[in-house]
Amino acid sequence: MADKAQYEELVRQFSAFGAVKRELGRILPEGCSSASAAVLALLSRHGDIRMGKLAELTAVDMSVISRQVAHMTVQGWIDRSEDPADRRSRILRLTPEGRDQLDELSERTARLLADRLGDWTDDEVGRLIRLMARLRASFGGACEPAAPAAPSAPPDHHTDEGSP
Amino acid sequence: MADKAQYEELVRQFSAFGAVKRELGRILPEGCSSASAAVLALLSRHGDIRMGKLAELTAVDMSVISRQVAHMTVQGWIDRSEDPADRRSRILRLTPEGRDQLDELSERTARLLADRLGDWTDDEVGRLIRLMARLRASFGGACEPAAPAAPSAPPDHHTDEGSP
DNA sequence: TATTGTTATACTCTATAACTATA
DNA sequence: TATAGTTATAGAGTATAACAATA
Repeated sequence: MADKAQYEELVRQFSAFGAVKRELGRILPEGCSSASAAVLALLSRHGDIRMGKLAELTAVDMSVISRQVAHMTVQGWIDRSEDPADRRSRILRLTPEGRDQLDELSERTARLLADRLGDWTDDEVGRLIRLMARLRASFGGACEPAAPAAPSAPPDHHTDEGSP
Repeated sequence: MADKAQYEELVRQFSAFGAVKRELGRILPEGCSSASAAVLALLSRHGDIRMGKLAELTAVDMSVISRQVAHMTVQGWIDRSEDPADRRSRILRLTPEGRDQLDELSERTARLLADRLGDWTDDEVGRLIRLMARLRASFGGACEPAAPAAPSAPPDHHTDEGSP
């Protein structure tokens, strides 16, 4: 268990992390915001999912996801079709164009990270990944299914610790 | 050196981290935004500094800091006085009220983190702190005084295992 | 002319609340 | 009535550009 000074330092790092996020945001392709990039990555990883699930994965209100997805649908990156089993719902799926966009995105971010993190070992990068994943989980992360009363059953169980 | 898949996973963690930031933001005292909290902490740590220096420390445009500081000055948390040596500049300093606010802030965040991170060892918290500090440094971090002219030790991969 | 800071404007991300349509 | 999603509105954070005062 950490002490108060350590927690203060941690929060300071959290604040400063915004600069990293902003720098990553600057290399995004035209028309693709940081939020769009996150949605593309999640759709690629989780396959066909509903709005509510996407909201849960991103830990934002569904209204936020709704607007985001609407925008990306107009851009042709997402196919938003009706769920035949429940006509209130929508099934989201990446279009080929969306996948192209994601590929371009991955290319650019990998290039930037390779430049900035060139002197990190892959073990160090892996440690940061695992610690951030655990941080998210500790904060009620929508990654591990807290399974409150989920009728749709405990969804995917992507092992976040897995090394590629 | 990490591979592309690992970088993608890292970026995914970066995106998901927003949820942690938002949850921390929800416990802030009334009238104290996340940005204000960061400025309070920096002023407390770095003493009397100028606008430009604060902009550098936060890695945002000076126009952003200018508005933020103006707001905090109205709230009575910052004393923004002229620099007698250069009348274009302003010297920023925490007021006693600002320090009170920072204390309240630290209290709340420490409480939340103690709750969420209760099962982390202080060594684990320390590792996360160090990795995030290094990440920031790798991204041209404006945290360490950045060695203006005489870098005693370039922002090397200091595996600073030392206690704060 | 260059630097320090301010102001105006626009854009992104987010949450709340009111709404529609299904269940 | 309850749930899935949409829309309207408001607020915070940020960047760019035009501006003022001073160096």
